[in-house]
Amino acid sequence: MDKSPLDDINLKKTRKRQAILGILAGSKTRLTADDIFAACSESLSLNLSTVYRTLSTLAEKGLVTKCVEPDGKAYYSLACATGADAHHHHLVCAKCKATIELDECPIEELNRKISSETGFVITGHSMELTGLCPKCQ
Amino acid sequence: MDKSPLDDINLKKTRKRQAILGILAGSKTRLTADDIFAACSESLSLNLSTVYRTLSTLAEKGLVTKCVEPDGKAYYSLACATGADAHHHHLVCAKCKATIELDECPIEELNRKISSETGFVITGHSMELTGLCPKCQ
DNA sequence: ATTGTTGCAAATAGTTTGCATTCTG
DNA sequence: CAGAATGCAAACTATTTGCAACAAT
Repeated sequence: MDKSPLDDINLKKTRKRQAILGILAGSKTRLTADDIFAACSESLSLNLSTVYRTLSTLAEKGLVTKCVEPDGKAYYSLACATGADAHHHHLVCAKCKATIELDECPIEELNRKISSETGFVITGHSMELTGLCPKCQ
Repeated sequence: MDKSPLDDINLKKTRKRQAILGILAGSKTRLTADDIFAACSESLSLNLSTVYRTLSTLAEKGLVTKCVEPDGKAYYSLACATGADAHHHHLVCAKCKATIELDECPIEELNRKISSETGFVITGHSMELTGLCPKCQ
């Protein structure tokens, strides 16, 4: 049987669960529950509820990171995905919703400090700046 | 007639609009639409839709900052509220939801840089860290 | 066999919208 | 008076939940 992150966390290694992890692993960007539902529904039929339930289980185990954006949707990614693509902080215009992606991530360097102060294992973060773009000022 | 921030932004100075601004100004913490609805409904009757509509108008004008937290609710505060209390960044346990308030705000010092790079006037930001607390690891 | 996982349908929660009415400037 | 703001009810969207059927260990 293949090695899977599921082995470590006391969860049954179901095909659907592994499929969801696979989709997350294969994606360069963060995905919504609905994205995963869409990506998966062709091969194995996956219920949207299952996607939500699985994602929230995996998030509880620390395998997956959940970020809620101002659009009201939750975005998920593998918690171990520390690569550049895992980071998409945004600057959004409050008026026209124009969005700019930011390179900076000031949080990384804070992690060690906060982690030692609080005892938390930090698996993810979300950050967003709001403002008015040049046109809307 | 009293001076009000509403004068500057081409909005009618209605009693309800001013009441909402007053409630925000008087609050040490960020408020949800429902908080404002509750705080207001005794004196002047305010419809929840009006609260939402007003808040989103004010946010568009840059007077109010909106942050959506992982609980799925949007929190509003005056954009000019730069005091310490305007900042409540959180560290949340993905499993038991234990929450710690953080002092650090690494974003402040980025603002000038980002602002000059993008031309945005930055009125607010939201940030949240996720992890596993000592008990849940 | 036992317990965790899934599907389905219905419920929830927060937020948004259409339209008629009312108020501000 | 004209246009903007408000109330009300209904619609919407993302997410959650109860329960019965099912699969993994």
